[in-house]
Amino acid sequence: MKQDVDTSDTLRAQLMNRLAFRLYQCANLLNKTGTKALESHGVTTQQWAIIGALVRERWAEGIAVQQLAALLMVSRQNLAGVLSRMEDRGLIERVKSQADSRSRLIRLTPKGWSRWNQMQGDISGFYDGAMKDLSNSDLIHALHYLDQMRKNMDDVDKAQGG
Amino acid sequence: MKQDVDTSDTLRAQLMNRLAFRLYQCANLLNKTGTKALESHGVTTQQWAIIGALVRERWAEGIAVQQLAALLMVSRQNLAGVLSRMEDRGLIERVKSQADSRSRLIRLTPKGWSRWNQMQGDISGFYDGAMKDLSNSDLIHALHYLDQMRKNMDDVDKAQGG
DNA sequence: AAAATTACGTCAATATATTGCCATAAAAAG
DNA sequence: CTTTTTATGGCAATATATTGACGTAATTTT
Repeated sequence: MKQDVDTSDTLRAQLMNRLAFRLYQCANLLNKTGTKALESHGVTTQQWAIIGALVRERWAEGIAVQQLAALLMVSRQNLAGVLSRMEDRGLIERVKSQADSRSRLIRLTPKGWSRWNQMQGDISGFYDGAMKDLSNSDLIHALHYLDQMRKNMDDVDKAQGG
Repeated sequence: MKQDVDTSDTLRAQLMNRLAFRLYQCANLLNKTGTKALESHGVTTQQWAIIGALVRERWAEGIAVQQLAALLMVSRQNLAGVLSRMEDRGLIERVKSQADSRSRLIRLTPKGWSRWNQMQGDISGFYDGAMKDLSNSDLIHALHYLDQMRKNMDDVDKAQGG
């Protein structure tokens, strides 16, 4: 019946609409509450994400700005500003790459490592609040859905010429 | 055993870390690809969210700025700037509330409605790309997890004095 | 009626995000 | 060796996000 088809189309459209809006709300809340949770460290959500990326063993030697921008899903020009502030504060440093001297690899300084360690308590506290009542299984499932959407939107980004 | 406890703690910590980072990545991608998808309409992701909220029958009479800020999970001062731009473009209007003349309710103009209708094609196209390979059941589950996190972070926000 | 609260608008400072453009230097390709 | 591409940095314009503070007007409380 026409009614059924109509209802089915409307259902999916409404679900997509609600999911996108929920993602939008969570994004705003993550930035607001995350930054506030780390207020005493003077570290914003973005800087938190950057430090968290640099901590990985994979990037112990440093990571190129372009690679970091691709990892965080932001633009290079935007990252430049944040990195400058973090460099001024002594959290990160730029090291000339051995392999490609055009690249100046971004690396965490000892001070950056120290700050990361000092942040762990507040980060854990924030996570416990933000992911309350979510079991490990829930976390894995949620992670899977966000992974899928990230991949999809990354494809959209590429198709848009990003 | 100590080893097992350690591993279990590390597992949950890593899951929370990855989920938060995935949310951060998706948020950046949503803003980037969403704004670009609606580029021809001159509407950003934020303006899209605002129009999408005003379209609901519930807010046909208009919605107070403070309520709208709470709904979008952003600050009132931030919203003021976006609303000014949208008012200048004639997409929204401010109407004095009958019930409380301190409130100037935000309402979609006919031009705003028209723009919303014109955007539907690009919105559908964006959704189809961003939520590809996600069944209606997947959407419902993803929605549920984001709902839980939104509620949790909203509680965190209130506890932080937001 | 007077005092306190609330809703809004506005200003300022700061951090983040986008795009586009230009300069410089190094690597890669011809 | 010359040309082209690539990696970075910097500048500008615009939109978004936070907080804090101030003023005005209207409602609510006392």
